Amino acid sequence: MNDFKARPPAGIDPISASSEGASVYELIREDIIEGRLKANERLVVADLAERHGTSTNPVREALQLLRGEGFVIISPNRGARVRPIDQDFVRDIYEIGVLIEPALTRWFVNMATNEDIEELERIQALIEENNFADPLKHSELDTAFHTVMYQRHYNRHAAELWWKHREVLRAVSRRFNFTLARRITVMREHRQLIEHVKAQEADKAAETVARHVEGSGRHILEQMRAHKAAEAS
Amino acid sequence: MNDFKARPPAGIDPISASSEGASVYELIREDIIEGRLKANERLVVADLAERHGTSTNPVREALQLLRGEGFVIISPNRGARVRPIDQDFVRDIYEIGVLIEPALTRWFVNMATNEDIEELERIQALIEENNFADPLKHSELDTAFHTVMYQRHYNRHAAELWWKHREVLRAVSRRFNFTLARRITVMREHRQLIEHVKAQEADKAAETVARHVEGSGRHILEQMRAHKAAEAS
DNA sequence: TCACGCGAGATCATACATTGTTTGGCGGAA
DNA sequence: TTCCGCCAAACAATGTATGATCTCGCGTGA
Repeated sequence: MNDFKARPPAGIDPISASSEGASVYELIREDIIEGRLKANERLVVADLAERHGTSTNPVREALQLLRGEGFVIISPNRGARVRPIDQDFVRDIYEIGVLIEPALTRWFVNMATNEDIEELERIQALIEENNFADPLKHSELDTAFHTVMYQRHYNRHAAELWWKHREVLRAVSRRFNFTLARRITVMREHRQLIEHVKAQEADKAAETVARHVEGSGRHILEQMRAHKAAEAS
Repeated sequence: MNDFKARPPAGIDPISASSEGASVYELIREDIIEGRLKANERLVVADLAERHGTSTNPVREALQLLRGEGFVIISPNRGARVRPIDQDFVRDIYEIGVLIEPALTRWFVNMATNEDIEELERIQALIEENNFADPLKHSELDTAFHTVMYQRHYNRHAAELWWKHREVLRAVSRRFNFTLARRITVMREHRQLIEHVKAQEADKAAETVARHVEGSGRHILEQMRAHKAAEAS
């Protein structure tokens, strides 16, 4: 019944330009984020067009859009390549999150209604119930948790930025498992956050979120590092 | 001889994806930012193609790119419209700057070389020499000043974000004049900033930058409000 | 090593098909 | 008469197809 499929905060473009449900854009984007298209892989327009059963025109437009979002690098007359979602990329993204999310949180604390808090508690209950058993589900719920806080923020730019970054991090972390230490920390920080919101302590909430995002980013980076090391051996 | 034409920090998208396409992209973008294309104005592909002497294909790609950057809104089957660069837009942007720039500055303070400081002082001297006589020149110099601080930051994402926002604010503020109060404040804050960098006081520098960006944003917003009020009468 | 030529593929132009949106007029109802 | 809903034509977005031209990377031969 409560389907917490992660969805972007309202007002954020669902980038569904084409009539087709799954546009070429979305397909390519998924392929990149999910890692099906490898880092620096060449994106040949004609190939993509054939693979997705379209002509070249929609593909080219999709690539431009992806460039605008930073998933693809296009060099003049040399075509498009998959932007590597490497450690630097992830670090850049989460560091920006550390700067932005506390501000969003601060606003939320001051604007939160009882319904908001109930919603947070409900989601948190589901998170605890799941207890990382289903990592995918955890990811969805965790995203929903933070979406509740940010979705109504007046700064749509900031919210949209958060969402885009979130999508990338979510996709990357999907490849890894949570360490025990991280699981405990996530739970504790979420509970702390709810307490701070209830107590209307914006500063503390902001500080907790900063720690939360920082920790999450570091965790993913560690995983990537470990994965890379394992791969190299 | 010292031409401080504002240029993006190294490694930031030179958006020169295609020979011809780049120009179409740039031209449309300029038209939007400079206000030659009005808010919500409809962007008809065929018209744009004709106006810029190209076919529709590059135009369509340019529009997708602009959509990715938030300058254009595309609704399915209804085409593209100019995204209004209104007060909300500007506020969103400068608020993000207030969050990000202090962090960039903090890093700069710790990494600054003597050459960097000399560069800052040189630019500041030019700013003082110009003393707002030529607003355009001031804008260029001011941008150069901050670029010195951010251009080598390891977080390319953050630097790029700053640059894109900067471009928008620069274009918007080009329509207005600096108030006397703002002129004095800008000078003082720049000088303060240099002092903090010299003294290696990262926190103070960050705080000054936060104030600087906040003030700059507010100033532009005030101007926009005044302009709008004058226009309405 | 270095110049040259070739081929893959990007970029652009053009023409056309299809589909969804807009608009202006027409006829009937109030 | 005036208002309203409906419809068709104009308009334009979107996608397809094809060909021309240009750039870049690579292999070959001097």
